[in-house]
Amino acid sequence: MANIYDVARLAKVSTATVSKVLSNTPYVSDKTRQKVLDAVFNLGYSPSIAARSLTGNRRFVIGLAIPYEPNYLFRDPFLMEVIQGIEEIANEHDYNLLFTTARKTNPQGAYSRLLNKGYVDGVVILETVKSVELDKKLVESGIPRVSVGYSMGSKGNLAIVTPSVHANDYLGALEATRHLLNLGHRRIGIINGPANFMTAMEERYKGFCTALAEAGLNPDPELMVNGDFTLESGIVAGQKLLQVSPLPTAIFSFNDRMAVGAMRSAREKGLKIPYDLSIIGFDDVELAQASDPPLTTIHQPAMGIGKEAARKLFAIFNGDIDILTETILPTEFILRGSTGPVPT
Amino acid sequence: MANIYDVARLAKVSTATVSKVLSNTPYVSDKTRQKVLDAVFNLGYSPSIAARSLTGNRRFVIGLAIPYEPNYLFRDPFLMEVIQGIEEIANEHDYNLLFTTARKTNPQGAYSRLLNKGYVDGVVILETVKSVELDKKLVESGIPRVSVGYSMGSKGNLAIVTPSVHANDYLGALEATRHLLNLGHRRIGIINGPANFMTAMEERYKGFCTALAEAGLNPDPELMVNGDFTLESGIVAGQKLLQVSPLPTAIFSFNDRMAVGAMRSAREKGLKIPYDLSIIGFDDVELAQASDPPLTTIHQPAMGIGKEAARKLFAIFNGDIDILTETILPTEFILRGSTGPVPT
DNA sequence: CTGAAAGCGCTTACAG
DNA sequence: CTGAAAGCGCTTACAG
Repeated sequence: MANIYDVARLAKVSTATVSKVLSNTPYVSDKTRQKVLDAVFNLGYSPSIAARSLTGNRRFVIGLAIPYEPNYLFRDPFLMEVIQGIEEIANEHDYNLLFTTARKTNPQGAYSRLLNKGYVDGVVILETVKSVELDKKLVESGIPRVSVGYSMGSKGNLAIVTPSVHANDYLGALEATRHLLNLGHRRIGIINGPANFMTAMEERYKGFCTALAEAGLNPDPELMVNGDFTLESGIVAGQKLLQVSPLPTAIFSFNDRMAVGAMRSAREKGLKIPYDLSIIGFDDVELAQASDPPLTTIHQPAMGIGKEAARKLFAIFNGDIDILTETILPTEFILRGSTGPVPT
Repeated sequence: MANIYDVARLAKVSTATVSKVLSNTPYVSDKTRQKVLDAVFNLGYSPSIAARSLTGNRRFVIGLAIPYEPNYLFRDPFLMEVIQGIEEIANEHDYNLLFTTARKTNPQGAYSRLLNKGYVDGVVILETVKSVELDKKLVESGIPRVSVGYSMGSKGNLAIVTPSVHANDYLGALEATRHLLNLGHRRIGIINGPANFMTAMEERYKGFCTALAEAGLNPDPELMVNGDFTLESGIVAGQKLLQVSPLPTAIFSFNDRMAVGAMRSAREKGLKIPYDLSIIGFDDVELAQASDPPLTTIHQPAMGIGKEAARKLFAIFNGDIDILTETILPTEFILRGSTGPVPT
């Protein structure tokens, strides 16, 4: 394989010049630049990432801080789509992804590689409440970071500000709830995420409450249960909600998989969807289209969130500090077959 | 951050010795080794991967050759589970994964990074027929490789032998078909993968035919349709099969997602599963449990396949040439609710 | 605008 | 069993 010396020799310039051309430094004459480019082309030269890392102090690796067991991660279609977005942008920059998942065996050391500049140039945190600690450590270590989700800063704790990207959970939930209210539903069950787990869930709950308030209603604590985002937990949650009396006529699940689980419990109870019970989800993952009936839901631009997070990280690498902000992407209401008028 | 010189200084030895201790070279006295280890611990030293790569000619990256669009990949639960297995083993060895997916914009150059020793130490090919070409190029370039699926060698073309790992597709399909036959089914529809796409599908088809032959039956060309593994394609495939007359009483889909799609078409036609129609899948992905009714299927050890493939690659790195073989993992028949006796 | 030279942090023959 | 030294392939001040 050709190295930078071969290129320099062929182009009759120094390696320094070759390096400059390749890193797009200005102050290289067009003629020289062209000679170098020709040599690069003719030799099929591509620089060694290892050498570049060693010298330039870049690793060409982005760490992914994933506060879930790998076992869970790979089954969460929403997260996978976010990661797909990150991967696409990383790829464009010749960066690889380092998956760092929480491990049962070594929870405290799970992210140690992310805190070590020897491994990564920056990290994308797939945020949960649990990441507060990681957030702090990253701030201390000075490693560039972006959070998918709500950073501490968005919670009003301005001591820790991590640039973040997320969907407008509040408005999405508001819209979902209004939809149910417009259909005449008054008793609406909620399947929330794990208690005190994610800011996103709190936002969705706020949106829900606001919509209720618009209709002059108050949330009923009996009508809220928690799940862990898996379909199975949605089944259990559905069973609980369908024991409350009087029965809810609609269920708003804070993600699609739990919504599909709730459908299952409803069907087992002999309820027809949407005639006896309306169900609406959140995310719009593939499962939402595949379910029977197809799920009415709130679309989150998962891929776009991932891409935006990655772009932000690269912007930080380039020293664009002013982008240390919260990027909020819009959600979209998707009407399908799982919601209908309140039964009369 | 501490480097190898700091460690050497503290331990009062040369950097060469530190290096030897860390790479577990024998011929270092226990006393020296202990001094070095102490220094490493006290400094919190961890070697620079970049420098190691540069010197040792290792990149600490495994390439994943994925002959699918990223858009497809991240939605295929079976593939994701295989990758999860690969990731776990890679992680144990301090290796990262480089995802290389087929790109519409640049199909020919999609895997170029995999063929460049500057990027990866080895590659795992997620095999399809299309990988023949890649297989050849990898052999030429001499980059260590393992195939998830059937290598060319297993097709009898011994000129190209890539070590491979896959499930026993033949026996799995045999068992699935026998199950249907035992329930009395005689007209069994098949949803195959894309025509001439993967050896795995050919193997499943062979297993199917063998079981039929055992029952004195011949495959009926009218009862076989092709899909592309997506749920949507399963819907279309199901519709086609349910137009054949006389109707099939059972459908064997070569993956779970298409099976669930076929369920949808059956339901739309007013057929009850399993009373009017039995459906069996292949893979046993999460969706199989989530479907309604839960899907009877053939379990493939997806995670185990991934792990085995990765282990094999590391074995090759270590010079264990004798493992250049085909590893076949067993499948398992999973009885759930989507299959039943032939309607009378 | 261009180049000589040091240095990034390791590993690997080689000599002892 | 241990160490001196070259070298991996780049980039970056620095000098011109």
